Amino acid sequence: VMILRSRFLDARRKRRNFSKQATEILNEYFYSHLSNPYPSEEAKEELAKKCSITVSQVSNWFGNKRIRYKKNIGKFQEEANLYAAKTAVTAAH
Amino acid sequence: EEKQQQQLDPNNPAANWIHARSTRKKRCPYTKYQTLELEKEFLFNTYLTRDRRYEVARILNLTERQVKIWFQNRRMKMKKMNRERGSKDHL
DNA sequence: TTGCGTCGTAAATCATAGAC
DNA sequence: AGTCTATGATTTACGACGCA
Repeated sequence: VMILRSRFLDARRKRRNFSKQATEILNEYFYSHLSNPYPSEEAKEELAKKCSITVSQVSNWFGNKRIRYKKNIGKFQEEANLYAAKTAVTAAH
Repeated sequence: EEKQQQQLDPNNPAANWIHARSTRKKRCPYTKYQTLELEKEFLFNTYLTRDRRYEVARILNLTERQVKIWFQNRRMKMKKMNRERGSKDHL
């Protein structure tokens, strides 16, 4: 029990990068709502569920993404094109 | 440190979600001492009276506004911590 | 109309996981 | 193994809006 408890607490304390798949979902939302990348509370909850993270983590991610994107749009251009193409393809089906 | 304003209207990233409050005071991290004293005061009471706010501000060399906002932010932090404690405490 | 409350956020900064 | 940078989280500071 102590081992499980300590492992749980460690997992909570230590930051882990999100899974590739979670990042994928968040980026898809971000770039398909680039004109207004502010998900509603409901949208955040849905994203959180799909990504297996908390709503707070979704908020953090969007906060970081918005400011970092704005600070250097050029750096994210390739990524933006990638997700734009991807959503275009899925929309075509 | 130079704010390069992107010209990307052609590509239409439609980044009109630019706020950039120009008159905003730059964030200034508080010292260990200031934070510790604020935390002690918060432990005593999560809401400040006007007199306490004045005293705390004077002692820590912060403005009353900074102290007021620190307590507002601290209460939000407490709320968030409680929210996470509540939904995850099933050990 | 003053004034302090919450809520959501910007922006800077912190901490360190991970890439190299 | 050590240096960096990308990334998730936390810390200040407000604007918007509510209520007494």
